[in-house]
Amino acid sequence: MESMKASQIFGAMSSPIRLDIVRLLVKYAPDGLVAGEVARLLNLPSTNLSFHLKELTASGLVTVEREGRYLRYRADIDLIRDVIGYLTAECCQGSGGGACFCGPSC
Amino acid sequence: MESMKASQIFGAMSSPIRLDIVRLLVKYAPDGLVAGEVARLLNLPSTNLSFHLKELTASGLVTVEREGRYLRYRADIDLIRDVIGYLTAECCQGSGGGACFCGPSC
DNA sequence: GACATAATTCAAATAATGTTGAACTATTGA
DNA sequence: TCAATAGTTCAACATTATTTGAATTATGTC
Repeated sequence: MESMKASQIFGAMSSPIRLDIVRLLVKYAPDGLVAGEVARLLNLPSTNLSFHLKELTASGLVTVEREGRYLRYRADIDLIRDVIGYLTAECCQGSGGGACFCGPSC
Repeated sequence: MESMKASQIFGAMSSPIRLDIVRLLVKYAPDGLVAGEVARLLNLPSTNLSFHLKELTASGLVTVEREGRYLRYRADIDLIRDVIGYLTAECCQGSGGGACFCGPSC
């Protein structure tokens, strides 16, 4: 994971709408949801949803697969784990094997 | 943690420069660094660093405290933990007590 | 093939973000 | 008080992101 990629992933979650989409797809992992279900559950216009789903798939945070006439979207759980690791790995200069993000505070 | 706040925090990390700053402050937690040290370590013009530090403090991800003529910046480790929790809490509809983000994959 | 449904792409308007140099404020020390 | 240092704020500009409705592509059904 490098800085550019990681910031793109965080950018993907920097709009409330996209963050809601990601959280919904995390919730429905590992099966995911088709676009129409996302639109209905979040009450979004399909054209705007499409725009945000494209942003999310471009970042890699979400994958897409055709299922007949539907498109199924899934959160990439491993990538989310990776980017969290990128953010927290060097905490307190790596002392205690990442203790800062396992203990109660830093 | 609500959607607006969480997306603001992710937005704070959506630029490569700001993500580098946050990672640096996570690395130097809990003491943090003064602005000049950040500027030197990341090789940034002070005026641009100021802009990004302001974004980061506005999101709450970073705190600031005056120390004589210096300003010391620190990463808010607890807030980072909170926002990660917000993202991952409902994974797989909460089955297995968040197992998806503790096991090898989802 | 014709039609309905699912979803995207396009274009245009609007809004938000990032960068830079110059000017400014706060603090320390002679 | 004066000069030096640390850091911010301002204004201008350039770039990028967001939203919307209309048009388009893809698939399944009759």
